[in-house]
Amino acid sequence: MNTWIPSPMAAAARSAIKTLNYLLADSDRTRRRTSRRHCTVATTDNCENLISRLSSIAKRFPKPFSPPPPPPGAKPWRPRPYHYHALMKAFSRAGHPDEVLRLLREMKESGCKPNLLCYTTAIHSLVISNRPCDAQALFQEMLMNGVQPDAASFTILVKLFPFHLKHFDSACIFLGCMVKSGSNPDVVTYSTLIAGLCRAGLVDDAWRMFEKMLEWKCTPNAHTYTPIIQLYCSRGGIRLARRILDHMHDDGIPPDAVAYNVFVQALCQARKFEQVETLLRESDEKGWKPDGVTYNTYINGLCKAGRVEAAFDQLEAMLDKGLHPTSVTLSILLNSLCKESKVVQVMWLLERSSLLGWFIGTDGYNTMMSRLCESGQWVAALKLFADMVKKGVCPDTQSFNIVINSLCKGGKLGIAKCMLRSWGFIADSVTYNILYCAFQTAGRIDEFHDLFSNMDVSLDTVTYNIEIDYLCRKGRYSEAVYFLRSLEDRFSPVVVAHLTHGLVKGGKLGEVLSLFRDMLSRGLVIDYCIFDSLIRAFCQKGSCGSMRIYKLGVILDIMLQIS
DNA sequence: GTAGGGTTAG
Repeated sequence: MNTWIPSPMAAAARSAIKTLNYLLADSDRTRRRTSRRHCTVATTDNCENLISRLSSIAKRFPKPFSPPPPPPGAKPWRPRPYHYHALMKAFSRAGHPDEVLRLLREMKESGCKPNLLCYTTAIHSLVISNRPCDAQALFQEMLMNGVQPDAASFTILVKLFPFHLKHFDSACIFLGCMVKSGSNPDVVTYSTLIAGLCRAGLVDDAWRMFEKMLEWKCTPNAHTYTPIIQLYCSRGGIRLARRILDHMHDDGIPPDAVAYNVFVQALCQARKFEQVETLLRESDEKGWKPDGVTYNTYINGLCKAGRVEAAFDQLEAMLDKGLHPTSVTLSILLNSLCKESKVVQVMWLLERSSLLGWFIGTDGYNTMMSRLCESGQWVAALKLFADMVKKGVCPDTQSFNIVINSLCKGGKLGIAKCMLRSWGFIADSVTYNILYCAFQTAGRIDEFHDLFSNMDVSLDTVTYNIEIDYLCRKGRYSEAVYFLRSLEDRFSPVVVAHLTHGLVKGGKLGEVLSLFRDMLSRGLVIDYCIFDSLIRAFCQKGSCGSMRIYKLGVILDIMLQIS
């Protein structure tokens, strides 16, 4: 069997090996020091004897191999907290929070007390893996174990704001807790808080936090302003965003490429390409350097507006500036060409890719296969997959998912099952969701559960939405509500939005009201995406009768906390 | 031998 490792796994392995090398080198140094102290000089004769003895003893080693005991008097090597921390960081960066938690458990069991860094890294890995409840529990455990948090560990918790604490008041209470425990919030803490408030759409709260920051004599930087610019841009407030950029210059905090990239994205969405040109032309004067992301954003904007030729001009401009196109650039261009069915140009790009110094890799193939699959050309997508393997381009989990999706679309569930079991492929939540939908539609749920019974796949909000859709479609509304309440992150806005949409379609307004009242009584804010979803559901249902509109008004009043 | 923040495609 091939032991193919998908690229994210390979990155994780590389990262862990890098860290392991340090551990091995350290253990090597300890071994050399002890051997210098305890070993006598070996002659050729007794060397042969030793080798012969070792080989006979080795046969008796239990499997897996256990290291021999250290020479008498030598201190056994034990990993220190910073060794564990290095490994935990590697696993966290590779997106494996469970491995991080396993290491933390191992530390405690071996009597090595986790320090602040270890706890901080473990909490961070849970936060970035969207496990807010586990993160908060671990923070509590850290406090219980007498480990005092500092500004960095508090700041990590701030990322939970989009999940739980979407109030300015809560943010202030949080800052109060920090100060009380002896760690003053710094520019990173304030910037993260502002980003959280902006993500929740609370621009006024974000500005109030900004003022609070100034009151505390904390100087903002480009990180502080960027989420506010982003929020204005997402609401079409291009003028306001530009005023902030100008203000930053006046205030001696010149915007960097990231801040300008957010603005370029907004200009592209508004199709104000002349303004993007001016911005790029004046970049030297304004003291910023457009980077790969700037050009990718611009090229993407031009492609979406159907100006593929202009996009290729920008590709040349990018090369002129010494910026190397990345897999993202290629993905944008291929995506656009596939959408426009410009097969000749796709071939042109494929043929010249090596001349441009590009390698059409997994991302490029994935983009093309996705487009083909979306446009119903699933056989062509499968052919492309075969071509990819033939050319020695290593498929990743996404490639397999596209192929499995193509097979499902073509009704080939049996072959899709074989793909799942082949090539050492490791399924992820996307694979699970694709097959769950397909088997659900085919009425073969039991077969699906058998298929995944031995696989460890972490489910995501898409999976929950599929389950909720299924229950609502079958008219099992109470079960759908019960399912939501059984989830760890039970009031995730995206899932609540999905359920309320299903409930409105089914006329179950009482259930919607009860859910909102419960959320509000827990101090949660009803996210704008729930508003969007509800309004869409009422519109789709054609609820224009006066009684229904009245009920909608009641629901909106509760959501806005008017009544 | 050390943790924390803002951007682009699909």
